[in-house]
Amino acid sequence: MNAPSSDPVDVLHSAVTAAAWRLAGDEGVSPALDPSPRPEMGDYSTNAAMMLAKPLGKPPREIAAELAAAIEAELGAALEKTEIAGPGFINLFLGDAWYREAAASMSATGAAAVSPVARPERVIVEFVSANPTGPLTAASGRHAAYGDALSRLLKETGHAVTTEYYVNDGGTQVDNFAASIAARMTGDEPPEDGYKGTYVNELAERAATEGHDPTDLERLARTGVEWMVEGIRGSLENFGVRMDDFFSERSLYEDNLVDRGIQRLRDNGHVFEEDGAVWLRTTDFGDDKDRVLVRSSGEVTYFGADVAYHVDKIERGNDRLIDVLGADHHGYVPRMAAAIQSLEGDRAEFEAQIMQLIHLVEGGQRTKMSKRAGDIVTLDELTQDIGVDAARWFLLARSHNQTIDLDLDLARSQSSENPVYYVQYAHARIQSILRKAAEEGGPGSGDPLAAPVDPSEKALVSKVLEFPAEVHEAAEKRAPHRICAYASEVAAAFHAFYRDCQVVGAEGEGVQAARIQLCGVTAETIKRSLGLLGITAPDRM
RNA sequence: GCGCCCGUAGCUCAGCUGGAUAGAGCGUUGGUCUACGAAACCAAAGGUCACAGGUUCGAAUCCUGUCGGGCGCGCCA
Repeated sequence: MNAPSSDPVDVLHSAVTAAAWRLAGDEGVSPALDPSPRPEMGDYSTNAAMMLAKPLGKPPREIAAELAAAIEAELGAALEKTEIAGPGFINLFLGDAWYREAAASMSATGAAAVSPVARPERVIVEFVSANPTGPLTAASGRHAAYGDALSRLLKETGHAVTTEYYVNDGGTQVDNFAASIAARMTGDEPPEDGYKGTYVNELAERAATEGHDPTDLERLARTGVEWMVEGIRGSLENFGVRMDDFFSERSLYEDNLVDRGIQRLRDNGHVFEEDGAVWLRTTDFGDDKDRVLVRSSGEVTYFGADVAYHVDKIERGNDRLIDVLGADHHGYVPRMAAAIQSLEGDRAEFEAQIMQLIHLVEGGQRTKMSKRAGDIVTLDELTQDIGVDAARWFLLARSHNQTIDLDLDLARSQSSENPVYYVQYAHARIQSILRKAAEEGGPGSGDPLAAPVDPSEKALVSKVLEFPAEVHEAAEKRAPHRICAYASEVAAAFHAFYRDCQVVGAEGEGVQAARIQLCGVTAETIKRSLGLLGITAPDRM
């Protein structure tokens, strides 16, 4: 929006902004330009006059009249007319040519190119990071889908992104895990608070056949975690999520990063010792209480190691650290935020995205998700059950900040009531039309720019034109679910267009060519939208 | 007790840095295949946006309080 842009909507928006600035003598205001809610309200609407009402000290509708004239002067022939409506909205009515040129411009530059943000950042997104002591659950799948889609969105808007899985391969849970495997190897029951899932039996069997010693818990822990991480990596890849790195907690110790990290906190003067433990004074930065980094026993806490990990992320040159965390870890956020604020010099923005819970619903009942009883639904089971595309769609379609019920019966159905197929169907339908158009000999005669425009073509063009703004908004708000909604809207606009407008064999000079072009940019927009969600856009279904 | 998240149509949820008549999917009712894919389209019904105050030209959206639900408050991870 700052740089000159060939995006047709940007051009309109810039014209409105320029007119507002000229009128107000102030470059501070940033009026909105939105598609009009209803066709009788024109094509685009701006609230600029209302925004200027206070600074200019005049009634909005009076300002709107002056502003409308300025906008008309700014835009010239592209604009058919303006109208002032309601409390002071200015509605812009565009001519057919504007729509044809907009579609042609998208077709030429690649549909709706997304311009990079003004200030690109190096961002590291850490997500899933589930303990490597068991398979990924459906809940982890929600984290994975979200973190992956968010990363894709950030990349799309010009940021340099790395994705990382923090592997908690040290500490008590892993000891516990090893003890559980060992118990199964010797035919005993796992410890009371141990791991009892059937996958532990399988690991035990494998360990036995490979000649592991059930009394060598350290080696068993290392091997068991290794196998689990391999399994997790496979589950994620099968789910379309490829992490840039799996970062081992244990490697922090091996590479001496824990001492270094804690030393860095110490240098900044917020570390103290009490009761034989080493503390970080997180209360200096808004936390409820101070936190232990090193226990009186000499063991580093989970928090201590995690701080060191985050310091390392910063030292690797990242500007922004995004942690995708479960709702049950939200209490952890203030202390990590405090730790990072306590750093002086080389720092980064820390940001936590909290995932709310997910319930799987089947036959109208919530399925049990008790980890203890071992009857969790794994990510592998979920993707096998409903397919990767449907799983990703259903896990992403709702705000990550909202607890959701995932209706397995609906997700499983390969029929019309399943929303993911609605969007994919639109794409396949377009490809079918384009195939047919190619078979029947190309675009036909006439200048597509001069072809008249049907109302449902207008609706489709303007929906497709929203793509860059939607992507930016979804990225900024960390809200991939907006792309699901947007993709559905594009599909709906296409289906309406299909109802009203014949493509192959359309009457009129340039009409067929124009519509083929529109089909092309629509298909590309759907494909790119789904691509941001990690969902395929099949040419045939 | 304190903190975070949430409360919008029968169900599942969008919309929340304030904007025009609050939307979608599913479900319900009725209609549409002799044009390029009916996995589609059209129409109807369905709402005290939890409740009560406040802020203002304007509040589902912002502020305060109340009620209801989820999660969290370790020298656990």
